[in-house]
Amino acid sequence: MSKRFRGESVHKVDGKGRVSIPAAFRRVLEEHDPDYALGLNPNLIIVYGNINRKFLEGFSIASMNEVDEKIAALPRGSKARRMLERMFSGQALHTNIDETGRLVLPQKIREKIGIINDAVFVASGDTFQIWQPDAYAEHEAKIDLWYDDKENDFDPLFLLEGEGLD
Amino acid sequence: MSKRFRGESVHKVDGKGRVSIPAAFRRVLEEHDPDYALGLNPNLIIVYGNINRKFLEGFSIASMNEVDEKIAALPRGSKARRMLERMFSGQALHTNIDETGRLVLPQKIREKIGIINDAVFVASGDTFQIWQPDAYAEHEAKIDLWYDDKENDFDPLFLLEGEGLD
DNA sequence: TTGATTTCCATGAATTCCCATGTCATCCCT
DNA sequence: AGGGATGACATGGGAATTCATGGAAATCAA
Repeated sequence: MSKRFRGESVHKVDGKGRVSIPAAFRRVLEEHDPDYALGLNPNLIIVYGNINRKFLEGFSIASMNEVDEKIAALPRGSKARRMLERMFSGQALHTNIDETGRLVLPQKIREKIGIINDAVFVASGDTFQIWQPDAYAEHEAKIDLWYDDKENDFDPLFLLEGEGLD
Repeated sequence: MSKRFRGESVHKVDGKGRVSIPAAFRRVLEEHDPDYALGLNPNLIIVYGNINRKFLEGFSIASMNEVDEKIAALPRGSKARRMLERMFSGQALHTNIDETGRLVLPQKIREKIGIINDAVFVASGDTFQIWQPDAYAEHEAKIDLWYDDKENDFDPLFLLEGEGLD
């Protein structure tokens, strides 16, 4: 498993929906785009999902290929497969970074998650998420709540043992 | 595996049955049409299928060739083969995109799925679907219902593990 | 010839492309 | 060590192009 996304940051979104994506994320996208070559712009897939989803999820080409393959391996017509195809085909957008390091979020997608002037980029393993700032704050608060239940010195790595969740 | 269809959008259908197909879909059709050359119009195949099917399915030339080959591999005269041949040969239409990026849906086909003024285009892996808007909304609602049972932050990728279905 | 299909032009809106600026952090020279 | 010079990064503005869509003219087929 090679380089993964790390960190979080906030960026301006202009009237045309253009938004810089964190430079560190660009490096990962470049590395994971088989078609990428120096001087070119890396491709990526934005999954916006159904109404319940309050953030966008960015996939490198390599990660999305993995997902596509796994979906293709599911029985044709099965419920799981239909659900996944809908989300990753229908509710997704193939796009790319431009030469100034920006991504364009079409109006419909911006509206869907309520983005106006700013967007928060958050790394999440081999994908990253894009949030409307307030929604992200809210989401973070919920996570903090969850930690509140734990002991003060709770070590999240404990979760790796397959324990501590419910 | 090269570029796949992604995304969904609504387009006007005029009295003559002309309808723009999403620009992103055009790129995929071009790439998957062996006869395509710059300045030409990509071909595609619309499968309208049997009476139960409430949407049209659009195939690139390459995808349809794959399907044809698989069908040809079935025993001649077998029931499966006859059914499939009927659907993909008889109940299908070979057509092409015009220079303004539009496709013409003959009246009979429009009537079959009830399309009047608008059509919804939905990507689905290496094919795409064309729906009458209300029928699509209904179909969507069913899927969303299923998600309602899940936790708020349910990640569909979980389905890839072969869990979470019933 | 009459309804239907295909071609050809037209236009507003959305999207892409190209160039410009301000801000940092880094590197280098003396 | 101080003072640019350099270069990547984030962001803005406007011009140029593509898209989606509408309508008229030209062709066809029965």
